Amino acid sequence: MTDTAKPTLDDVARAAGVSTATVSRCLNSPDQVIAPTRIRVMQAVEALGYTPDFGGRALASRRTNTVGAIIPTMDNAIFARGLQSFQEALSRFGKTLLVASSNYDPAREREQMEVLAGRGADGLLLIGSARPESSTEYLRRRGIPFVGAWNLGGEDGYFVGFDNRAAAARLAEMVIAHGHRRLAMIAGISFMNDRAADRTEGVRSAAEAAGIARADLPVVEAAYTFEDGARAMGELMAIRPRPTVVMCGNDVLAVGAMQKARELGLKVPDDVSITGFDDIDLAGVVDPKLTTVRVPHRRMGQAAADMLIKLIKKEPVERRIEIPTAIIERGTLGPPRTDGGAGG
Amino acid sequence: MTDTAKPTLDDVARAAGVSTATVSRCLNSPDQVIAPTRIRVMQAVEALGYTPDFGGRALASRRTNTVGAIIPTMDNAIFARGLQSFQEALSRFGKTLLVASSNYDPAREREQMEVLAGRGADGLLLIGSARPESSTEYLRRRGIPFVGAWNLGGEDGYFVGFDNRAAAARLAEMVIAHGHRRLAMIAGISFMNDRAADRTEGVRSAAEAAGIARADLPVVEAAYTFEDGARAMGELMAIRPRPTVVMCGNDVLAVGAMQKARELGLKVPDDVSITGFDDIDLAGVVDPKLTTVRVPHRRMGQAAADMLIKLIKKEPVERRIEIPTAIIERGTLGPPRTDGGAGG
DNA sequence: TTGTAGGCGTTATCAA
DNA sequence: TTGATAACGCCTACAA
Repeated sequence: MTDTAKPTLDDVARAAGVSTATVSRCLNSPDQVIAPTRIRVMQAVEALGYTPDFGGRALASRRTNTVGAIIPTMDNAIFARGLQSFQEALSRFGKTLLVASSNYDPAREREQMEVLAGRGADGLLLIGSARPESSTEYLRRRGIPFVGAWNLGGEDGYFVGFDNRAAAARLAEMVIAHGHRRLAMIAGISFMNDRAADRTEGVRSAAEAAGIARADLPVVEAAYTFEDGARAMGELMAIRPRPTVVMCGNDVLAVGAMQKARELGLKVPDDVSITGFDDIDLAGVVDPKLTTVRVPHRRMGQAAADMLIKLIKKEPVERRIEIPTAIIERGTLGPPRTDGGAGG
Repeated sequence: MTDTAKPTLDDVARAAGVSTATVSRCLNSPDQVIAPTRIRVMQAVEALGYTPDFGGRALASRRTNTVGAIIPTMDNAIFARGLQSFQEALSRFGKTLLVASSNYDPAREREQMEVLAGRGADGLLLIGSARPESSTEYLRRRGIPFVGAWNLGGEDGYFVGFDNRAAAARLAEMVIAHGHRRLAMIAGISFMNDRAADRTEGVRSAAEAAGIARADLPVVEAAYTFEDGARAMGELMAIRPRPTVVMCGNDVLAVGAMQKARELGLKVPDDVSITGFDDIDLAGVVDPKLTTVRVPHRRMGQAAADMLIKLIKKEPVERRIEIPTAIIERGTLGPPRTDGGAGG
């Protein structure tokens, strides 16, 4: 409750009886300042509750030690987990993370790019690779390096992720090996979301390879909530002959589907099998536990941080790092009913 | 791939053949600039890929239109939900949100306060009220207004939240009204977490009021994961005579407890009742659905934004806004077993 | 309506 | 080891 104004370097310098240069040095390279002076300065800093102004600092030093991340939504356990380790890795390098969200909207993503660029982000983490050329062009123009995560991208750019399509295909192959022929899918919204689109394509390709016509694989897109998953499940379960397995684009949709199945009086996996994708904690808590694809989020966040740091330092980097996924077999995938299902 | 350096106001001015002042005006108060000039300038902005530098801008204008939020963890659906609406409300006022996390560590929270203060946050959203005096003192010294959310705080300060203690007590009263006498609790970690502590106290006070000795109400603290909830449930279910109901500090712990109950072959609610707190989406998906306390996160985030904006504008504000909670009765709370339970 | 010029808080260069 | 002082990119009186 002393003086109310925000203290500046000048205030500290005056209080400590030194020049602003010395105060600055105390903060940035303390060993260049002799101990007694330094102690006096630090006491003044403490006493005044001084915190360096980021703007001034960035302006003068031309660096910010800041990296930004733009994720589709915070409302999603999956990105949260990956970001957490991304941030941890970053802070080991003394970098601060700024998080923004795009709401799955490319225009908003672009806005956030400008916000983060304006705030001096030295580099950016983006999710996936589906975005207008103009957005990436913008970053290149400003010389801001960026890495895409959660998938492996296309021709150019830097990526840390996994092959969503291949992983989904492998899971579908396993489903088919269980004897299923009447597959259905609850996909995430594929618009500007390469992860969702790739997973769907993976399932489709495996089905086609097994001689299942594309028209015989109903796909419903659903947003990222239990409710949407349940609603989609309702649609699919109305189809005759009923699908014997529903493959879901992510675990949240899968759990919503499980709930709907229960409501409909369908036993999982006896009456209908269900699979997920991501292996979030939730997958191990539902009953039966969810058969899904494990994505090592922490490892991905970590690797993304390493890659971005290297890009910022202009050190040599691999263009893409593939994180292996694994199919986790639990209880929701079984053989199809042999009675031919509920005929229509 | 033209020139690589980050364009400045000067570059734009030169490209458009005007002064920097005019460019600045185009960006900040376009109506002060005549149309032809403005168009020429905006084209130059576009062509160069110019984005104003936040540091320079903040320095010169002495405002940032930024507010910060420090939450315990991003790894928690509950804060994510509230933050989302906080952010939405903020952006309607043209403010940008900077999010930081403290990991439930007061020292780290303090660090983040300094980071956000340095970055020019005009105001701060904090969670709860349990923090060292020195932290709030720091903010006051810098003249940074802040509001606490998720609880109602103490003597002074501004808060948007609810009475965790009273809500937990009401739920406990309902539990007792169902006939339960052998209560147990899985509490969140109470260290520097007033929400967790208050909820525990609420249950305890209701139990005492019903003549249940404090010693007869076992409480196990557990961190915020399904696993921790399950582990705690294991401990509680080993007690003889076995508790007939386990009240949990949040829904995540409750779902972990449900899973453990299933593993132990205990039916919910026949063998043991379970209650949660928060009413996250998950609560409606488990089987049976979770009896819990609904907390209107979106409303809270919204109200917090309104309050903070007013504080920043130095408009008059109520010191605390209480958001009502509601008990949601679903399937996990039933009467206790009448056979006297599994005796020891 | 537009331009000129000073200053915001910090760092970094150069002397002392 | 320390101190002057000139940038850094932008905004905003004030002047034209």
